[in-house]
Amino acid sequence: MAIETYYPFQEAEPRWQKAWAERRLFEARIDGKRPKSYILEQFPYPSGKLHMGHVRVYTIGDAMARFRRMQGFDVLHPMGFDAFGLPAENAAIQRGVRPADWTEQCIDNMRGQLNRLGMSYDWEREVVTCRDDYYRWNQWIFIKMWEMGLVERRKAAVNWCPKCQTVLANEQVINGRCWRHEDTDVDVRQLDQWFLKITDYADELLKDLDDKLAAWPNLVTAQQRNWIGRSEGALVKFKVKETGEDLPIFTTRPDTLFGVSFMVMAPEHPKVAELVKGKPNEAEVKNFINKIVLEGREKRTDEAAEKEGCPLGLTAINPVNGREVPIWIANFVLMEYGTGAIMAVPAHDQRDFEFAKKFDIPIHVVIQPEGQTLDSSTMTAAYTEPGVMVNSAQFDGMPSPDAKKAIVTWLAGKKQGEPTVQYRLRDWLISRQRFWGTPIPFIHCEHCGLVPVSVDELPVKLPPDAKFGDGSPLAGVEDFVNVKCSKCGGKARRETDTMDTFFDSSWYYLRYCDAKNATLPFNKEAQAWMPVDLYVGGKEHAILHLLYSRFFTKVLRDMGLIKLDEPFSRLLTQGMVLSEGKDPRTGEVRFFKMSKSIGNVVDPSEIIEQYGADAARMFILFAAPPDKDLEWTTAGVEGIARFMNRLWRYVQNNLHNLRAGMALKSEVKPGEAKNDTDKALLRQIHETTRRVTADLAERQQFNTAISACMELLNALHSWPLHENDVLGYRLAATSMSRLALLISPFAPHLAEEIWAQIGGEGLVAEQPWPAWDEEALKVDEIEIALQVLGKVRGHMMVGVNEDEEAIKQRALADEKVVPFTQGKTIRKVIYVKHKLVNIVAN
RNA sequence: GCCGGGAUGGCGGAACUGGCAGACGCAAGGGACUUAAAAUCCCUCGCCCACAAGGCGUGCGGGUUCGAUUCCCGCUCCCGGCACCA
Repeated sequence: MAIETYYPFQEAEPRWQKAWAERRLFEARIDGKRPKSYILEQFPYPSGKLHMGHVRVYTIGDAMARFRRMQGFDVLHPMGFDAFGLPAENAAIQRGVRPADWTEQCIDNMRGQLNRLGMSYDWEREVVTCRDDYYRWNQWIFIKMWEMGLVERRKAAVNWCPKCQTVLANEQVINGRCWRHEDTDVDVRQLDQWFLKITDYADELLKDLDDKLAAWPNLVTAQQRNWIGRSEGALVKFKVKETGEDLPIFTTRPDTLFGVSFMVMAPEHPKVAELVKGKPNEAEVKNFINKIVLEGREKRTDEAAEKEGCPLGLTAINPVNGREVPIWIANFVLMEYGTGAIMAVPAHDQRDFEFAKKFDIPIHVVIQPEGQTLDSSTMTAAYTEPGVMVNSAQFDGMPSPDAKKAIVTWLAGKKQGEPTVQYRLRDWLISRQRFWGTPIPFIHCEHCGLVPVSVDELPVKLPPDAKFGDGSPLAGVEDFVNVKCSKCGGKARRETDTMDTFFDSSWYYLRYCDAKNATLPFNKEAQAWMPVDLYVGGKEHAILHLLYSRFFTKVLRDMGLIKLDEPFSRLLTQGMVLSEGKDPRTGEVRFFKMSKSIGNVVDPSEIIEQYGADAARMFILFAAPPDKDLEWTTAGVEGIARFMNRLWRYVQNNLHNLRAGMALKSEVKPGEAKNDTDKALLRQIHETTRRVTADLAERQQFNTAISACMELLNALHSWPLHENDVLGYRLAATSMSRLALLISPFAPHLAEEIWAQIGGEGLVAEQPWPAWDEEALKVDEIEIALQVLGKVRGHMMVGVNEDEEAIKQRALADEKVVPFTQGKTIRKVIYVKHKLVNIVAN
């Protein structure tokens, strides 16, 4: 008689959450006797409530943390909040609340939601970046970086977002627009700003991508490699004929030096104004510069943009052959890269070619392709491939790749050039003209200039209130701004910029290891826990957060705080959560990233209420592999809820037998199962254990792990549980207790509920992970496929130890096989052990 | 243009080292139970062929192999990143 009930998740889930919290099962301890595992997910910005994307990352991380804990690892699985940032400040402006109050309220709400999902965090180590017990260490690290020479305040052309009312880092500018405001072009402004010299670490950041981050997705390492943008080339000294001064250029093509026919400087190049000062064309040049600068960076760096140029009326001397060439300024040359000046070889560079054609500048061919002769008067595009050197004095006849090195060596001997490496990566602009961030711990003294705040005066606390409106909010807080110089005691002003919030998130993973340390940002415990063994987060941080964190780790290492080169040994970038929606423009119905404008947002709270936290977790893990986008469907969630109920119902309907079996406290051993159905079930129990373990440990492939559990339940359903049969009780109990343990990383509440019902001891969360027995996986006979010419024609049972020759003979005589071999010559018979026989006959 | 990733039934996906393509789930269809519905249970479910036997089938075209979703060569299309970086 079947009992129709539903798993009462509304009541059960909070009950188990309470049980875990009371037993403090998730508090991390490390003693060095057991292996450690640091499982971390990117901490959220406290926006107010969780979205499905959060549920996905945190479920993935939680499943892994629970699995490792049961496996006997010392697990660190912490959570915190990336709490500084503009949205809180904007909320403060719009609602007239303090950013701190608003943020803390959001945090409370989100912490509650995370707990409601059953996440196994060690909240004792919570890190909240907007509290002064955290951000004081930002300031401490910043001052140490200053002492190491890694902090610079300098005037530079910087990106300004008019909506954010602050400057941005290069990494925060996407296609010339603000990363937060896709519709807002950033301006370029000349401002005094604070930079971290990440470029000092460019080489190591690049090298370690290959050497130490093999377990990162290619997508991420490739993007970082691209962003760092290493180019090998040479610095070559050209000379200005009229003034005699040196004008160095950077080139990756020293093999084309004999083909230079002009030189180009960036319009902003500081030497330009000097060079044309008092010259008749001064006004003309200045007009041109103004025009280009006004165009803005986005337009200028568009490859399709028309080449614009203006001659300076000056001459450069090419050091390789003494040839005198005109100097131009042009829109396509950037001040920030190389030396801000280039040599131009129209025959072998497409940009130079277009420029030369437009302004009628000579073209000199110096590299000929194999078996072809280029003619400068008939060329329609630059030839940029390798070839044979011509018109290049003693280098003629040399293959151009060889000439690259030879020419640089020759120039170096004459002190006219040297090999060099350039990076695309720029220093990290970290100052922001906003309130809700870590105050930069410096003062500006009228006498002493820039003075760091002494480390024992930290933290420099944010004032509780500020005047929001035009300009930097902190600048209007007089108590904050007016200070005495700590060096000379004279009048001074506090720095009113705050730090980019990416500073906060660049080292939070270290703080978790030693979250309450009041004398240092972190100490020895960090050495024991680090590196993070699995870091789960979104691809959108491929460059930003993940590059900055790598940089910080190397800096903190060089500061002597930790022995560590890379913070995250393994990275899992989870896909987005999509749901069905209607394209507002085309009306097309398909899956989109959840967004308000499309109206396809699914609220996790509603799902938890309707189906429970476990169903949400299970569906999210089951619907797609973790690194792929996931299509959220109600039917899918119902499917998973159906599975959980089936499991639940099996327990209810067989409660008596399961309890009786559990009470005997002994799992069925391989030799004990006698009949075929029992043997098959026992075998599947162990096979499932093996599959789930491998899927979690090696591949983080939760979808297949869950489907293995489904298969085991299906098998259990069709297995006949005979009443009054002790082996039967025990086998049922073995199956069900295993199932409870195996699904517990995914559906921890249901697992506990089942475990308790069948009479399991203690909590599932503190049980050891089950092992599989190779003996139980063994079978007496296996079905193999019979192929003729690679096509399956039938099947046959073979004994595991059956003689190969006997199998082949039986296969050749098989009634399904014979029609396909009749009248043909048997060329070969291939046997793949325990898989197939393939007969080659024609 | 350069770099990275994809393409498997109506759908999400599986196939781990070159060895039976389509596990598991969703949707769909049929049936049982029910006064009825829901729930549950059973069956079918890649395509062609009325059935069967058979043939075809993992984006396309070649190749290697006894055997290819998997390896190699050449394409197409889609997604993501970078891009006048000298």
